[in-house]
Amino acid sequence: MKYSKATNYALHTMLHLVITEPEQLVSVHQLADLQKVSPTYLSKILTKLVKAGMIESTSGANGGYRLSRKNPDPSFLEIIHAIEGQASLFECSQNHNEGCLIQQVMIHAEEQMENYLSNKKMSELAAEMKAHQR
Amino acid sequence: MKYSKATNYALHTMLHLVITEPEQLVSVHQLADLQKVSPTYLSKILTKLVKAGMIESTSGANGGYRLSRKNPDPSFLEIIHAIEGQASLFECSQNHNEGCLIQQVMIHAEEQMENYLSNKKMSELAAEMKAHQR
DNA sequence: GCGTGATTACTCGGATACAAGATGTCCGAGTTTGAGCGG
DNA sequence: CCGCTCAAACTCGGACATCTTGTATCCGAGTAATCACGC
Repeated sequence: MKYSKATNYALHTMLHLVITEPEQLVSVHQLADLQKVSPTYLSKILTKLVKAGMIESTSGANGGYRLSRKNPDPSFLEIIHAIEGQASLFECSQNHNEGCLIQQVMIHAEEQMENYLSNKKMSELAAEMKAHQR
Repeated sequence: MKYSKATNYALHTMLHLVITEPEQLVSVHQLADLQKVSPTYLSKILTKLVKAGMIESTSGANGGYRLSRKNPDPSFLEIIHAIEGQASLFECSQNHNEGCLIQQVMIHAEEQMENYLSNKKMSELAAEMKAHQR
């Protein structure tokens, strides 16, 4: 099991959007060039982020994407969930009288990771990068 | 991303082996019946566990599997790694001058989960089940 | 100049192609046990 | 009763077949800005 490349693209795109001027629109073409992905594929990923309410899109000439006004600083977890889905990483699929102990352990393990990811905001990275540049 | 069914089978098999008499050999057929999997497929999974040194196999008539003498109480993490591999869940694949901040966050997040899983032993579940039976 | 229409530069969505990995099956080979059989 | 052989019950490994999912491309539709042109 691995996180998909799509998640990678989504995270990098979000980081880029957090860094740039808030109101500034960025075209999919620019974002794709930065990451060396095809624009059409990236656009599909961004559509998911739009639907999750993390970014806004403006169509037409000079259109593009920018951060959503509400929720301008999403956590890693939100982004990951928007791409990978909300389903839990482990499902027992074995119907041994409910409440599989193994499943419970796995769920709890996942929560450890999610806890960390939900507290990690994109802006933290942006700040870190700025500090490092000097 | 999701954990594979193979991991599910492996965990359940290990739990079963931990519960049964330590020296007792259990055939793949029995283990497969319990989980409603084909024996041949399960045997492939168990081979991985053997190579990881968590169980031992005895071939021939009355043969089967049992816990390894050394390492008789593996952690969840060991089992999962034996099946899923050691690779980290997230890889940046974007060669932006090393040390991708996003990657670092993801690795750290993963460590949260692995920490928990490496401290969770199969025997704990076995004890819990016994306690619950009364 | 000033509206009006055409062109251009975008996003959006569906359909489709392709690749890789997970899942599962089949079969032949090696290994041990145990039963059967002959002396 | 002893030893030999043979069949049965296993694991092991490789080679497939199949299914699902991730990755990616193509195209047509919608939308907004800008340009060109006629009045």
